[in-house]
Amino acid sequence: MSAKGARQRGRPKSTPEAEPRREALVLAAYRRLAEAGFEGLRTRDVADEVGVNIATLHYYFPSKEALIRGVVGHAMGRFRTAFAPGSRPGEQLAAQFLGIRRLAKDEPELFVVMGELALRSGRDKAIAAIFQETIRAWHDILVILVGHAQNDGFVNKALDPDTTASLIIATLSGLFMVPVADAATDRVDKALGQLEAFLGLN
Amino acid sequence: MSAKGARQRGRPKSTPEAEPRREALVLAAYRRLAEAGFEGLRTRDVADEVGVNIATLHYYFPSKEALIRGVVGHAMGRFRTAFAPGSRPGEQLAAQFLGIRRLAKDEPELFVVMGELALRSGRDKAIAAIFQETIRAWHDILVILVGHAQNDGFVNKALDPDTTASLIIATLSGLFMVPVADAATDRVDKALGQLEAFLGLN
Amino acid sequence: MSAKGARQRGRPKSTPEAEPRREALVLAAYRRLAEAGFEGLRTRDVADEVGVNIATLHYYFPSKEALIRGVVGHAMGRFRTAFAPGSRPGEQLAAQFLGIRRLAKDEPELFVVMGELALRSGRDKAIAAIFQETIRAWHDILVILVGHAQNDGFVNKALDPDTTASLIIATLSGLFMVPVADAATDRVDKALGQLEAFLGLN
Amino acid sequence: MSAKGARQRGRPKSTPEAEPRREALVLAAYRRLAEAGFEGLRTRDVADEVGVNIATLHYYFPSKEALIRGVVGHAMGRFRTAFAPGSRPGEQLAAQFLGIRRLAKDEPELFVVMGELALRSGRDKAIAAIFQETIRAWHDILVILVGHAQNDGFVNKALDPDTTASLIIATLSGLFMVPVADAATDRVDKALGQLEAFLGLN
DNA sequence: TATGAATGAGCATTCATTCAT
DNA sequence: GATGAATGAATGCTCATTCAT
Repeated sequence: MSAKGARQRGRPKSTPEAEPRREALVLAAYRRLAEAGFEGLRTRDVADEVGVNIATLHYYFPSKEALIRGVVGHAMGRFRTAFAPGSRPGEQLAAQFLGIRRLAKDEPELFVVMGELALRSGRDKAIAAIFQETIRAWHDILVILVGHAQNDGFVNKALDPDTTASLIIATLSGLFMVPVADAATDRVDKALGQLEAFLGLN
Repeated sequence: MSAKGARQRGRPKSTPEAEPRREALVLAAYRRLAEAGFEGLRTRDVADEVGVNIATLHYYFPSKEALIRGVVGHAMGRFRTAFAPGSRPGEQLAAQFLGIRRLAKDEPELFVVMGELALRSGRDKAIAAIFQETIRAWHDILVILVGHAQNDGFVNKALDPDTTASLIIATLSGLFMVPVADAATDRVDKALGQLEAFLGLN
Repeated sequence: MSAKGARQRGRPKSTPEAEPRREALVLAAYRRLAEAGFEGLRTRDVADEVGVNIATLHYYFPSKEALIRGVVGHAMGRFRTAFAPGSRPGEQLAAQFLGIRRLAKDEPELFVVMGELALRSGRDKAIAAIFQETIRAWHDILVILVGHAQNDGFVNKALDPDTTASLIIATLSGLFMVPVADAATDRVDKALGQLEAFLGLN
Repeated sequence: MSAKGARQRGRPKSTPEAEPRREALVLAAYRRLAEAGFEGLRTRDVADEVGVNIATLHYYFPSKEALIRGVVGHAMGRFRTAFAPGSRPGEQLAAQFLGIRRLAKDEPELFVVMGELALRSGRDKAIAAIFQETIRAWHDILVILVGHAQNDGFVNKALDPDTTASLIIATLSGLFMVPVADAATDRVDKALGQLEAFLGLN
């Protein structure tokens, strides 16, 4: 047997288990991306952070782009945990807001990375596709939650679920992915509260 | 020994008039930043786009950072035109939405650049200060406009102007600076319409 | 503790039988050398072509140089088959020409490899020694064949066998090892025919 | 005016005059190629030999390949001087042999480089085209010289000029481009003498 | 003002080699 | 015997910056 098919190193378990070094490299790259942006992302820094030789990084990832793809996957995975916390059916719309807020507090780097990826989407079709798919999934869940909330009498039934979902995504994106937009933490809280009030939640 | 010959490398007129080469370089850098991001921004490309030697660029801007500062100034100036269109007192709140929307349609690169600058703010205190000052100015104007709208009976007087302004900024930032957030144009329209409806406008 | 287990990394049977993996590696390296030249010869490509790990290659050959020595031996062996086809005594000089011509048609890579080795001889004394020994052997055989041909009345007895052998070697080397020298096949045939004519053969 | 057309550095006078640094780099690369072969040719070594920074080399030659093209041009130019020494009409065929011989003695590196290029021709169509064009030119001149020699009664009129030219090229290529073929200098002399004798010269 | 020439530091990637298993 | 993992030392190339003219 053996990997005869041309020089293809490292590639086993695609699942998050095992492949510790691979995972470590992705995590280090994720951290570096959050700290320095794509501008400033150096493969050597990533390797150094993990404590391995730069050649070792290339043993696991044939190119910087491949490493970045790994980071994209990791970031999207983390982000999805916030809006799909177990997929519990009776999930409240308000819980979504809380989930994103909590994530923004616990893992602020995630939103920096999401911002970097959003900007890169304009120049990288592959990232754009993945990013939009994630947003679509979020949108779909929000539509369902808005519907439930309307049925339960929490949200005004006159609101269009689809449009409402878009508004929620836009506002949360603005608050967390463009943190500079309106820095003060209490303003973020108040703005979110106001949005919830508009929706009928509180 | 004219007054002009006396100043050594000091920047003259800060106003858009005169210093055409300087302006051209900033504009080219602005375009390149929108197209390639900070990752991908090359001083040589900027010089090439203007049709001058790279050394000429350094004659006007001692460093890349200095050029970037020029771009920041230009971008902020463009952005301010949208929310302060002449500072007309009777300005309607709805006109603000329209202004931003029109700007996003006419100069989409501006929002890409603003996104880049927002992300860089996390690593560059100077940019962060300028960016936040611009947002503050926008916020102040929105607060006034919300107040006027409340006095004119267009907006619910129970709303807190400060909080409302923050919500508006967050939503618009999310819609235009993270364009990938929810791509479809009609969704942007609907989301904006919904926000206006919440505010009592329409 | 068999005799085989005793020898530590020492090469066994130098004969083509046995040691199949070793042979396979040399053959693969030989092919790669013909295709990509020394400039382009990668141990990993060789290992891949055989379907073994790069470490396995180093188990059989401690270094790239060792592998190359194996290739040199193989190439020289192949080349000698052309000018010593059984060492039959009554061998005709013309048969030599035919042998080289046939080899060039059946195994063109061999001449590419010989060319690579000839050039490397200028920088590698070990290869130079082996290469020259092979040429010397060829020269010796040609001298004998020219002598036989003269005795048999085919070749002008005034010709110096030693000089004639050198001329033959030079011409054949030029035709086959520097294939670009005068590409067209029929030109090769005609040039060879002319040389044979000069020698008195036909 | 100015070089607006995208980042294209150095390119003036295509003629050998002026552009001293450019010339120096080509010469250094030519020497390194003769000494180390394509295997072993390092742009850093070339830059070092000229005493300039590696970036300076890339200022004149955008890529290693571009530098190599420069070397190819230089080598072909040198080589052509041997077989077209002024294109004097009454040029003797024997003078050609002498010219090549002298060149091989004065500039042995040239033949090493020609050998390297000949081998690379098999993998590089661009080099193959240039190489063959040079050989064709040489062939054409030889055909003419053989014709003249025949008219002057020096060479047997029964010989086909075209075939004779091919034979001459093959023999000289074998003698000088595959120097290992039959090393000893006096053997080269004797072999050449024999070829001349066959042609009727001496 | 403007530029051609030059460079230091760096960057992603490659490659032969090693070693524990 | 064989391999996956790892690495030191390059290697071609880039980029912001400098400087004499």
